[in-house]
Amino acid sequence: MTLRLHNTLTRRLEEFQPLEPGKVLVYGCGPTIYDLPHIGNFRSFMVYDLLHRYLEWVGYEVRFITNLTDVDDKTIRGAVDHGTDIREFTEPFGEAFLADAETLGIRPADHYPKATDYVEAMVDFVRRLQEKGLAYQAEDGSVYFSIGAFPEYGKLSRVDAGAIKPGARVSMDDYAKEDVRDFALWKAAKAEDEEAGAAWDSPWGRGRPGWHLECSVMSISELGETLDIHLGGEDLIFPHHEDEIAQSEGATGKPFVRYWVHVKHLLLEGQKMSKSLGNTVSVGDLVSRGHDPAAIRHQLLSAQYRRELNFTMEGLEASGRAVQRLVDFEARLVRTPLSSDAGDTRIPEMAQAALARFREGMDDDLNSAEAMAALFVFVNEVNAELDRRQGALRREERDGALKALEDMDEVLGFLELARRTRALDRATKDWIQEQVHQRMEARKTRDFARADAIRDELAAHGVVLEDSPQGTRWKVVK
RNA sequence: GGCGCCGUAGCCAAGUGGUAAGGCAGAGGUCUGCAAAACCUCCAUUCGGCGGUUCGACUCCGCCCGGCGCCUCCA
Repeated sequence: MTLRLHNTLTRRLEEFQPLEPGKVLVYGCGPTIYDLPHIGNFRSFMVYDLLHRYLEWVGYEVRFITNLTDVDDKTIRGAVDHGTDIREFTEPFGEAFLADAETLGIRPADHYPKATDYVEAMVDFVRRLQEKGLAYQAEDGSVYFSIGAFPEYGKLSRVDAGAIKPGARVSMDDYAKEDVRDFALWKAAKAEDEEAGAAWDSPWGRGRPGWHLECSVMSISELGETLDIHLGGEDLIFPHHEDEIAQSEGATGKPFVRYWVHVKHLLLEGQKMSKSLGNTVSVGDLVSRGHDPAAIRHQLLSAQYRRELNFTMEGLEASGRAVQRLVDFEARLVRTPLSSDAGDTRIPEMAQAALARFREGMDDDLNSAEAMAALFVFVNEVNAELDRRQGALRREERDGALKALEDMDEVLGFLELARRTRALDRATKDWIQEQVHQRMEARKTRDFARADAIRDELAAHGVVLEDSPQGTRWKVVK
């Protein structure tokens, strides 16, 4: 079985084969760091993470690059409004993005290039295009890409380039271009750009790079002229990625990207989330309201990435309980008594079947919903088996079950995150132990009122007790 | 107008030609001092509607209804 990915270029599911066997080059369009990233942005980045993890899981050596866009209209506007330059203005938003990614258990990319660090390479790139007759400087001082000179323009988005006409949707300041469809590679500096420190010297005078240019230049600089996979939100298909292809293939004469993967935008409480609607929610907002990052992760992966996903608070609660079920299951396995002469169980077959179904789901265009179903079926089956036996397990069987669980979680990342968010310091643990001990004493004397009061007190601190014949266990819930 | 997506139980969401995964919620039961966790049983004769193809369709085709995305430097 091999991974099949939906390639936007062909609009088909294709078997994934990297250019160089065993090695995968991935570039994911990152955030424009002019504001706090919201949960919608993180659906995309979560899918990047899912792909990143899965590629490594199946044994590829992966080089993963995600850029940070620090020069564009919005960062310049923000810098000017704050009386700073763009580097200073964007810094905290870049940090916030990385911090939120860390909170959600997203594996770091190998590198997070910033556009402003690649201006020189971008200038070279534009020069290269100009030499090939694919770019020209217009009267307004800006340099544009000549779409007419690139016949394949439109192959990704399937927009009929010839049909785009100036009008309501094409702004009137495009007059300087030879063709309305042409897009800016290099923008002549305006006063505002200089003020924000977003202007550089170039053969065409002071100016700044166009938005599309950075991704072509950074990905080619970091990964080479042909990438295996390029990721992005669905909104980037046109014009951003279409323009990247035109520039890159125009300059190199080689295929730019072999598999284009686009993530569908999520809905928030059934509505499109956007800054203009004012209904954005950040990871920080959710965490400060007490939501478990593992639950956020769960909900973001609860639907396959090309399907509609409606992110809701109700759904988040449900996800939190689903994650807790996994946490409880793992704890149950860990505390299962072991015995070398325990009989056989069906757990090894269950584990094998679960892993097979999990992999099938993931291979099918990263169907995380299906992969999660495989995991939960496994939990159901093993729990039932454990209940039936009511005894010890041989170590290999128990460890095999834990291994299967960990394997699946290496891709999904729920337990990994849940463990992190449930960790307690020594003093707190000691306090809990003491409370549990006090309650046990109370129960011995059948002072249930006192026992229940202690249990309620602990519950208020997120600690839940479970009485069993072997004594009282406690756990942290989020 | 151009390109494209979706409509499966109370909510979320798989399946995509052979008779409906999984999560959450709900009902009853086992266990428990009571709980919690776990398990057992139940919870869509049915997959937006109407036609068609087929031995057979949620799955393929057509039409209709409903919801949505991109076409604006929003992931």
